[in-house]
Amino acid sequence: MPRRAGLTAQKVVELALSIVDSAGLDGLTLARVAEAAGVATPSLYKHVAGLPDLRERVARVVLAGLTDRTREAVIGVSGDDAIRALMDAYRSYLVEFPNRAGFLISPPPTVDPREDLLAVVLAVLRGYRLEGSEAIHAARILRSSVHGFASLEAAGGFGYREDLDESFRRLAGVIVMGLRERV
Amino acid sequence: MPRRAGLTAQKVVELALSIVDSAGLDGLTLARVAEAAGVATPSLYKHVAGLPDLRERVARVVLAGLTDRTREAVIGVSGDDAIRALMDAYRSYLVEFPNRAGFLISPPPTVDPREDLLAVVLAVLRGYRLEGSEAIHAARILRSSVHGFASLEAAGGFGYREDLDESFRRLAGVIVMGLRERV
DNA sequence: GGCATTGAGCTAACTACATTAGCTTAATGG
DNA sequence: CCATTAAGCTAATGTAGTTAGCTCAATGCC
Repeated sequence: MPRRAGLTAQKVVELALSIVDSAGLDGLTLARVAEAAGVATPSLYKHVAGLPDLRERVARVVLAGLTDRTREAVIGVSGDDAIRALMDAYRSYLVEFPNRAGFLISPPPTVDPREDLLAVVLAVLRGYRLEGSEAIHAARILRSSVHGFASLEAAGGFGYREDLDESFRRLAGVIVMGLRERV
Repeated sequence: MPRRAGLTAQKVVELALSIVDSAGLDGLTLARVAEAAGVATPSLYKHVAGLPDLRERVARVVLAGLTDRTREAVIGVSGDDAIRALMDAYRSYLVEFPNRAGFLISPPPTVDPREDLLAVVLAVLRGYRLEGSEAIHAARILRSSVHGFASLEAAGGFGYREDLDESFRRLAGVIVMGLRERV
């Protein structure tokens, strides 16, 4: 085993993320990250400031990943289809990485990385001629509903797994109609 | 200080709940509950099986409280007003007790206490002539959207506090319309 | 090439917490 | 009045986060 493991903050965060995916939110401990990195626990402090800091870094990566996926999903799509694409992207991210849901509702960190996701949503809403405060309300409606569905699904919060796709399709339909009709 | 503190499982859970309300989800520790009860930590094991058990008990109380409030909110109300009342009740519970939000998406315990809340929702939906699988989809739409909004709000997930009432009013409007129009 | 500086990693030690084992004793009921 | 039960205790163990301070490998400068 080499004296220098060549760790970086980024590698630590990547390891943390894979631990979250396999062991859940509560499974993320510095001890486990250190073990995965082949390093003693206190050594991690050379790269991150502690567990809260690591959590915040992981949260940023998660949010960035979701934002990227969402951004790509709406390329070349507009109107109702863009709304559906947005919602599908958000949900599918949490279906793929259910343990990451907890990082999407964290207390506001120093600099808010949610702005980027909001920007994508607002861009789509502009296709509905929704702007300014109207667009903010619409974005909240959109985010609330899709976040609610996806995080309940990720946590196993729905009784039955059956027909979840159909439920989600209907939810998207309701939202699309609501936004179109300017409720 | 009397030799017997006269603790019961119920009192332990009540103390735990008030700690959650004041110190947050992560602030709930056996050590803190014991201190509040005027008892040594291991003594709690005479009443609850451990921290996971205590959490589950707290989750049940939270869900029961929400269910009660929701049930009362829809007494003597029907149709669109009932939907709005339902949504308002859910949200206002989390506005009042934001730290309890985390207990509303827990992995399914042994016996599922969410059935009661679902029953209330389904009763309201019957006022829309929504039954069977249609009602299940509608209930999920309702719960997803209100839970998403309320838990994002509770976690400070929205950038600005201003206009949250208006945003929620619009969300309710969208959902009511969607359910009415059978999307 | 030698040497000073830097910083990555280490061990040791401390804290907080959950949990288990086993003791003590107050309350209760026959 | 005594036997039983159970509520509370102390002691001890294990895990985790964190801090302090040491060591030495890598780097760059002379």
